[in-house]
Amino acid sequence: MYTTSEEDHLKAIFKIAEKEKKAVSTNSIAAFLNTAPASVTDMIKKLSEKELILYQKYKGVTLSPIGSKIAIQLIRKHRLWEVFLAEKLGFPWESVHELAEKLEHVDSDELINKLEEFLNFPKYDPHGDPIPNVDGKFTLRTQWSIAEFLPGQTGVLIGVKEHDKNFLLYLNDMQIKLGSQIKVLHKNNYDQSLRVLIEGRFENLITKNVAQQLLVKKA
Amino acid sequence: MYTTSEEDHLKAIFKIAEKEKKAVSTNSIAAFLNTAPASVTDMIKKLSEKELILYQKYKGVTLSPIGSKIAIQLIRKHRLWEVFLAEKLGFPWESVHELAEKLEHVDSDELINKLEEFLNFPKYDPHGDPIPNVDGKFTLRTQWSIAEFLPGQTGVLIGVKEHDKNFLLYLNDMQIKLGSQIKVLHKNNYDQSLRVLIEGRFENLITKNVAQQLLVKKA
DNA sequence: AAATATTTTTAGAGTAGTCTAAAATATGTC
DNA sequence: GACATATTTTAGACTACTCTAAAAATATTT
Repeated sequence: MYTTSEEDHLKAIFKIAEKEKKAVSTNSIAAFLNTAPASVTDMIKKLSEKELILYQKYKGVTLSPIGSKIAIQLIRKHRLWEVFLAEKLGFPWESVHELAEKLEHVDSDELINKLEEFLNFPKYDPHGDPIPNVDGKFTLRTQWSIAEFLPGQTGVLIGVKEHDKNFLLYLNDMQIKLGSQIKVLHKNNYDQSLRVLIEGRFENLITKNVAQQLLVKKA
Repeated sequence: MYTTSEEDHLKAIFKIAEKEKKAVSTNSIAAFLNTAPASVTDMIKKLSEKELILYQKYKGVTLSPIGSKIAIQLIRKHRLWEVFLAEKLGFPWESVHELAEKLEHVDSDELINKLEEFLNFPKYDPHGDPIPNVDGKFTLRTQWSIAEFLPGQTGVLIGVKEHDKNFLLYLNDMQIKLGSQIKVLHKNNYDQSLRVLIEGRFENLITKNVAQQLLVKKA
C-alpha cells in the first residue's frame, strides 16, 4: 500500500507531533530519520498529494486523519512485533526495536491481528509503551517518573521514556527491568540525584536525568 | 546486505536449477519472477559482478557457491516463517507462502535462528518441503508419489509437489492434509486416475496429475 | 547451410528515493 | 523594521530497478 519510506515519514511526523504541539518542521523530520532536509521536502510533497498530511510551504506539516491512522497502525505493528521478539524469541529489550523496524513494514492486517491474538492481546510493549488496539485506541494508565518520588516511597517500573540502547544496557547493569521495585532512599538537594534500592537488594545512585526516564506506578 | 530483488533472483535461479540440470536461462527466470527478460539481464549482470552467479552472455547462469548459500538461507527463512504462520498463528497452508515471501527478506540471522529454536527445529514446512538447517543442510527422506502406489496400498501424505493455492484448496475440500492416510482403491487403466479412500472415510477420484503431486510415505 | 524462429541483450526511458549546492523564505535581534 | 541567521525549497544529479522496442546472437527447420 505505502512504501517503507512513506511509512517512516508518517511515523516520524506522528512521533515528533506527540511531543511538540505545533506543526512538524522539515528539519525535525530530517533529524529524526537521519536524512537530508531536501529529501524530506520531496517526500512531504508526495504525502501531501496523497492527502496523508496537511502541508503549507515553509510552515511545516500535520497528519491528516488518514495519515494519523496509518502512523498509529505502524506503531501497533512495531510494538506487537517487539512483544513477540522479547517474549517468544527471548530478545533483550535493548535489541527488539531494530528488528521491529523491519518487521513493521510487512504489509498484512491479518498477520498483525493474528499475531496480537497469539500474544494474548498485550497492552504494553517491552519498554512499557502502550500498544494501540485494532481501532487505534491506546490503553493509558497513571504513571509518575521516579524523580517525582520522595525518599521512602517505592515504585514499580512500568516503562522507560528513553529508548536508547546504551541507556537500556545501563539499566540492565543495575538490575533494573520492567516490574522492578525501586525504593527512593535519598534525594540529593544539590543535583536531584537519587539513591535508590532495586528489588530490596541493589543500591545505586542515579542522576536526575536517569530518574526522569524511569516511569513507575506506586508500589 | 542484498536487495529484495537480488534475493528474489538468486532464489529463482536456485529453484529453476533444482529441476533442470543445465544453466538457467534468462527467459525462465523472467517467467518465474513475472518480469521482463531485459530486467533479468540487468540483474544478472549485477549478480555476476558480485560473483554470486556465473554468467556467460547468451549461455544462461549458474549459482556460485556464495550465491547458492544465499539462496538456501532464503529458503530456510521462507520455510521457517511458513511454519510459524501455520503452527503458531493458525494460517492455513494455502496462505502461508505469500506472507513468507515478505518476511523472508527481513535481514537478521539471529532472528531466524531464534525463530527456529522457538519452533523446535522443524525439519519440514507446512507443504512438506525440507527446511535447511543453519549450515544449509536439507533433511531428506524416502518418498513416493501416490501415483506409484498399487490398488490396496496405503500412504500417509508427507508433502505436495504443487503449491498452487487452488490446488491446496482443492485438497482441503477432499479432507486431504499432511498426515492424511490415503488408500488406493482402484487404478483406471485408461487414464491412470485413482479412486482413493481418505482417512478411511472419504472416497474420491483423483486424476493422474493430482496423484503425482501427492508425496507419501508407506503407511 | 540458408531461412526462419526464438532467445537474449542493448538502448533508451520512466519511477522512486536519495543527495549536494544554491536560491528563496522565514525568524530573531538590535 | 532592517539585517544577519536559520530554515526550507528548488534545481540538478545519482543509484536502483523496471519497462518497451529494436538489435544481436543462437537455435531450429527444411
